[in-house]
Amino acid sequence: MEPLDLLECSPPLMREPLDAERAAGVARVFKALGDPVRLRILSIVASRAGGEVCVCDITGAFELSQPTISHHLKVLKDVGLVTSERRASWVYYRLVPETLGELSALLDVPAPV
Amino acid sequence: MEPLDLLECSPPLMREPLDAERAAGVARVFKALGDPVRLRILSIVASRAGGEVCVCDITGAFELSQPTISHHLKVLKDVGLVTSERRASWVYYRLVPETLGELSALLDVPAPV
DNA sequence: CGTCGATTTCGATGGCTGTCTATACGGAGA
DNA sequence: TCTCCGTATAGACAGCCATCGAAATCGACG
Repeated sequence: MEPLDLLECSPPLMREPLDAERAAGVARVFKALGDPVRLRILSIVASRAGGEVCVCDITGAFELSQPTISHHLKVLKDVGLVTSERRASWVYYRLVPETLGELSALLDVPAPV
Repeated sequence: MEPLDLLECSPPLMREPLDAERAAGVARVFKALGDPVRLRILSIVASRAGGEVCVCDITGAFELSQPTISHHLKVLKDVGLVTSERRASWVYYRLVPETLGELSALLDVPAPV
């Protein structure tokens, strides 16, 4: 599943109606963010100083099974919000700030009028 | 359903891990945004000059039944992304820029480092 | 007061999603 | 090579969601 190139060249924000294709792409990312567990996972990754988080650090923060965490990480990865890298036995996840930045710009409302 | 007061006082952004309660509240809004039709509806409302859109204007832009559009509008309204006002026979929807602004701030990543 | 048009609500249905258990994979070390 | 540990995948199940048609509601207007 391609990591959502649809976001690549985002028109400033909600100044003009999204066409169906772009909307579908953006919706994929928002859908990924629409789960409390994934939001918390993302915030853990984003707030980590070094920028990297080991999976084992994430599973420890939840009372969910390890496969469930792995599933959520895959969802976040599929939409381009995080990347992963294996080193030794551990897999480290890292934020993709560009994707978040695109979303933030898309939602940014300049002024009430 | 309360229009998500959880967002009211948003800590800057993803600087510290979201607690479960806040994550649940924010996830509700993102889940609402995680549908292509709702995204397009929202962009139609947001991009409209006067700031107001009649339901009839929205239904015309989709090949969906009118009740379906109404359902999506209710979802957007329940999470505080839009408000509605009835005038005469028509109901007009209007953007709530504060909610979008909160989300935008939440996702905003200051700098890669 | 009755009708009409616009919108919402209701009930049902098919598909998607979050979660689990069990299993497989991949690297490290003995 | 064998085993252990960390992680990913597969399959299954329950609950939620998008959608629809039908019916109810709500204003306006005779």
